[in-house]
Amino acid sequence: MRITTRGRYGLKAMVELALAFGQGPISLKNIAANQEISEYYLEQLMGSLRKAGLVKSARGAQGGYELARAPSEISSGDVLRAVEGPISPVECIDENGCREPCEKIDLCSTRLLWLRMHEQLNKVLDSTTLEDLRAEAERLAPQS
Amino acid sequence: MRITTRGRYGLKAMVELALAFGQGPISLKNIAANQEISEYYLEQLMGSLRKAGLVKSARGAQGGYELARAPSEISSGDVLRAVEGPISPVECIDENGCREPCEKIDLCSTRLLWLRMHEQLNKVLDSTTLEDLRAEAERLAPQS
DNA sequence: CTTAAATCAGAGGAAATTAGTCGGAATTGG
DNA sequence: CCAATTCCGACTAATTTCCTCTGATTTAAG
Repeated sequence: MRITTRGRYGLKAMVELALAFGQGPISLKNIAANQEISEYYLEQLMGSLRKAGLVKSARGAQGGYELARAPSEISSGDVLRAVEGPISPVECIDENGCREPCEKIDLCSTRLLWLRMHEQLNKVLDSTTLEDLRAEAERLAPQS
Repeated sequence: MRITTRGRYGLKAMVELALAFGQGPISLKNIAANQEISEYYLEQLMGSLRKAGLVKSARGAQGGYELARAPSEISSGDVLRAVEGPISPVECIDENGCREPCEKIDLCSTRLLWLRMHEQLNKVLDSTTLEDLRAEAERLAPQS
């Protein structure tokens, strides 16, 4: 029941971009160095984030990435889902309800628990925005 | 961010035992057949549940497993933690707070999110008991 | 125009985790 | 005794995760 490095690295990178929002693009190299993440690996993650429409990229010299919209308009759920796929405790419950229903779905009493977990989890993910995390970062390391 | 088969199978087995609570031990073979789980694999899981003090076992002929206490006194968190280990979105946050703090813990702004997830997740796990799931099972398949 | 700095795309591979199997020892009711 | 059952630990196969690499494309700056 763990978020993988994709989610952890992806979110850290996005907080980094949130801190620099409005100041033009930041290169992969910079983000990777700041967060001590493999540059090649982060490249993959940024690809997912771009395809999900969460970041804009600028190619070529002086290029890089920047948030596609304000930090307050991007939830941590948006980010995690983009890099990790649906955040759900079991396969048969995802954002769309039930993608591949188990055969005995009507007889699956444990489903009750999975639904509760899914609901609470996504409530947190959708209500915590990059702005919240950016503010937290500034609180922890003032005017850096 | 998924519960593995250990958690899914383990919980299903425990609901099975909850349905038969007070009627003497049930054999691994029976549980495995009912839930369509590998007998050998389930054997491992029952071992974890026994070591966690959630089930009592009886060896020899006519032996088997039964809940160590009433279904209302066993939470789904007890079960999942016994078979899956700590239920936490990231390694640095578990039941004991912070086992292996990341170096930059004071600068880890994403920790805010992980804490919120951890809190809500465990709130659900601790408040949903085997009695809740047993009742759900009866509701779905009356007097079977 | 050339060049260096970047992103983009996708293949591939090592390591870790998960899922499942198995053989044999120990225990116990009939 | 015997058959049914749990107990224990090792082992293997499959899957997933994590990361690396190569080459192509784009673009700002000199």
